[in-house]
Amino acid sequence: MDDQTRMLAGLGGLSQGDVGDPDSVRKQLGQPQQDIGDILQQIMAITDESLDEAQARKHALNCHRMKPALFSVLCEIKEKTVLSIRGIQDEDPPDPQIMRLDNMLLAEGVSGPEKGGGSAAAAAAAAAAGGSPGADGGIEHSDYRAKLAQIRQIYHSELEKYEQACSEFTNHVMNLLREQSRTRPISPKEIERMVAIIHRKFSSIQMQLKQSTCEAVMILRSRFLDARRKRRNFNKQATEVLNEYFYSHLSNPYPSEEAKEELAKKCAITVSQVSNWFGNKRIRYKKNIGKFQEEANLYAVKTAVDAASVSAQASQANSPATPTSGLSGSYSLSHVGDAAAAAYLGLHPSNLNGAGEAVLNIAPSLQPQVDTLHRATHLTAGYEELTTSSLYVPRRLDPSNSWQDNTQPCSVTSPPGPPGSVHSDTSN
DNA sequence: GCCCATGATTCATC
DNA sequence: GATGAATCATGGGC
Repeated sequence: MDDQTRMLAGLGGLSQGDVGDPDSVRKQLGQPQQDIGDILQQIMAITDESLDEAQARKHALNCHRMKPALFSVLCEIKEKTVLSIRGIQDEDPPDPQIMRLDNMLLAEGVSGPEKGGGSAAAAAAAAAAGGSPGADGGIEHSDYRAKLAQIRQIYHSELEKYEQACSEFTNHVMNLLREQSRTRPISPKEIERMVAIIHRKFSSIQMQLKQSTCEAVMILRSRFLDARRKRRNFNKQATEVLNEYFYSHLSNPYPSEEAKEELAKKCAITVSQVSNWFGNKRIRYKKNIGKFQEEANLYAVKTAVDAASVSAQASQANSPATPTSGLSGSYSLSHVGDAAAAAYLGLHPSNLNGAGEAVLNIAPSLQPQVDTLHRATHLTAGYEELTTSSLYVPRRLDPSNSWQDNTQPCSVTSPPGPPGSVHSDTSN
């Protein structure tokens, strides 16, 4: 027996418009068979109506004596349909995209147990950004962590909202289906399936949330990682300080750790930046000494003038020159570098002839300064010290182009360290 | 937009 | 780990 025939037999025929009216149904029960399509349409029309509107009709239908028969037939049909649909839609494999997003959020410390606001990722970013654990690195680190924590918070708050909405909607639909199951055949399995569909829908929304969170983290990371490539020129004063040190220790431009720290402090940069600067400077100076000649002379003159000034003051006070620690005019006589004296004399390691005699090579632009220096230093006892003592012991780049020297790195202001101490200045 | 200066990074070497 | 050398990437002058 086919389904339509069975339903027809079960219902005994219900005319259009009578399904909701028991009297009409009763009247028409004995009538010839009706068009089954019309009957089904009626039933479907009821389910399409709002709950309130259809309440009376549903009640009538539920009370109909033939209802159980109709219901069982519908259930049978439904079961067949559901089985075929289930075969198609169920058992979705886990979405690889979601898995990727989940893994990433977990790795970044956004999802999963809190790792100090994603400290691992933050540390990685900070390490990449800093190089040294200087103040800048610290700031970037905390900044990164704060922003990551913010992302994490937003993510969890949104996730919670979605879950809540999902739960509410699921409950609502389940209640609705249970209610409707009194009128039309809805099996618990079907309800389960509907719940699964809802969950799938919400999980796709969740995926969007995860995606945008990942994007936010990526943007944050790239911003902090790119920061290491950001270059800001040091300010003029910082460059001057570094250059002064470099040219006043030209024979051995390897500042000690202490010197680096002091330079860093004075230039308001990190020790790493000081190291970078000296690394670059040494290389570039060596590569093109000629180009840096004028700059070397300028800084040497400056240093020498400062030194002479200090010396003059010391002489006038009839007391020994006292090293000071300022930056301009700060170097003690012991640090009036070789380059200073050399520059005053127009000396550069490359300007010494074979006999070690000075070959004057003062840039014309520097002549007035040198003249001034000359006059000034002649008035002082320091000049004699500066020009006649062994203050300037020319060092030169050896044939292998390295700073061949028996000297050791200098400190910025401190007197020469004990012999053999690494990074102490004995060049002067 | 090109070019140069320069701070930062990477990699090899010691 | 410090350094040299090469290289990258950006800022700034033109």
